[in-house]
Amino acid sequence: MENREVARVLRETAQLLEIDGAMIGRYRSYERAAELIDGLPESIEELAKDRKKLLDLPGVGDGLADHIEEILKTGDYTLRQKLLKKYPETILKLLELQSLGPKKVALLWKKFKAGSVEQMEALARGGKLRDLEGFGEKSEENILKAIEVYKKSAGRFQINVGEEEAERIVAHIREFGKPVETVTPAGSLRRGKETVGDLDVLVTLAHGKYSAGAVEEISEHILKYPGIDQTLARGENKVSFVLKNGLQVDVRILDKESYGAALLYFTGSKEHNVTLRGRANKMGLTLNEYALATLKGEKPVARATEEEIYKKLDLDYIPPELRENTGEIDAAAEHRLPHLIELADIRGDLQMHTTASDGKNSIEEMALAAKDLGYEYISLTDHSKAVTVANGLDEKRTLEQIKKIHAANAKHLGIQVLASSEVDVLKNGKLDLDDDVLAQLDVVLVSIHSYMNLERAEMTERILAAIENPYVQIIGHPTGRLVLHRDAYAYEMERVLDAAKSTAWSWSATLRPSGWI
DNA sequence: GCCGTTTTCGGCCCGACTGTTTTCAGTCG
Repeated sequence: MENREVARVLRETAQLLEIDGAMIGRYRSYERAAELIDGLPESIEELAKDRKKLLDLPGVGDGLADHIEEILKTGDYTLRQKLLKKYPETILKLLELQSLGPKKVALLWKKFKAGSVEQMEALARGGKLRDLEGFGEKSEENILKAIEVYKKSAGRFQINVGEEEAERIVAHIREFGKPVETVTPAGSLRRGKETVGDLDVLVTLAHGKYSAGAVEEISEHILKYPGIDQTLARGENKVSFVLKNGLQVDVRILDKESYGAALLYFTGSKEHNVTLRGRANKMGLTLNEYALATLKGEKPVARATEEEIYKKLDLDYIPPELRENTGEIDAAAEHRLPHLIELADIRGDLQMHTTASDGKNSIEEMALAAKDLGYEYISLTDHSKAVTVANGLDEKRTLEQIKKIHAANAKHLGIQVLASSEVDVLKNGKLDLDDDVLAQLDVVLVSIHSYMNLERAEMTERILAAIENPYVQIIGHPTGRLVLHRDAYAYEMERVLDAAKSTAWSWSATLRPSGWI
């Protein structure tokens, strides 16, 4: 069972418990366990084979260990099933609607037995909600708006979409000029996640220039941004709106003196921040978006930069990409944070296509572009013949391509071009090109492009068979997923990695092909 | 359900905003 599956069962249990009116701590335990397992680098299934290791996980005690074991064994969990006898599964979708939380969902269930988005829409349209305690006409309107957003957006966007939107919005806000000092995209975008659910943008005003009037004027300007579909909120220091493509944007406007605290807060992740606050509390401090301050007297200790806040918390600076509460805080305390790979660390690219198959550029164009990026080498991996839609190369064309690559290297382009191929792994694990051709390639990369829905066991055997071939050095796109569009194909990656280790080969021996300059 | 320089019970992050309320509960990030 995949980690995310186990996490999903636990998270849904937490949500159902909350709707059911459980004590705050109880459902939060489930919630925390779900987050933890979602972010675990190793397989929970493997880890759970040793109960001691399970109990070593923070926030997992005897109770949750039992529950996790049950989920792994049966694929479900008694408490979740019991709650689902009481509430329909569709009630969980209601929690995705903006302005509806567990308390209101519980009330609506109690009064109307409304447990789905469709039922909710009918009630709101019929004006049935406005007389409920805590509701009014406005709440009804908001629920209808939220249902519209829910229907329109599946929720998340690829990071590049978020990045492009953020660039435009930042440019728009900067146009305002003084007293705006900084405009910084934060949130999951800054953390470099694959997808973003919304955009968080932090705007700071020059210290001494912060006033209700200034914020008012800037909010006014921000809301003139042409891509806005609807405004969601406008408060003393915050504006929220939804873009026409469904992406939600939250802009917070604060005083420059709190820049570090604010950036830390709006970058998240939420779980990272929660743990930082816990740490602050233990040190007699409190952390919010304005400052790290003393618990008593609220005297600011640090606030201008993230660096000084981490320092006051006795932590090394944690780069945004690591702020997921998956052990980075302990690591920062013990000075053992990893060095993250930077663009400048990248020396080459081992998978790219040319016009020989479905690429857009020639061998030389690719080589020179890579050289401009500062690369030392590239490996040209045009498709093999099974991928007919991509004009894949057969044995004969592959041999011709190798010759062309060697000829390009002979021109001393200033970069090493490796002759390679993205060899298709056929359904039975056999490769799409003959071994005597593979033998002539500098690097052999193999990929799966067909029959992606095989059963787990069959897919595992297929990939294992492929890498048993002595010429194979790299598995291309090893998960096969397309972010937000297609899930990874199912196979036992650990077994494949073990096999890869045992058939390992030496880079130093291989990266000296005939065309080395 | 978990956990301990607030310790074996009592609390579980914290502040802004909204809409409904005349002082606050619920939601959100």
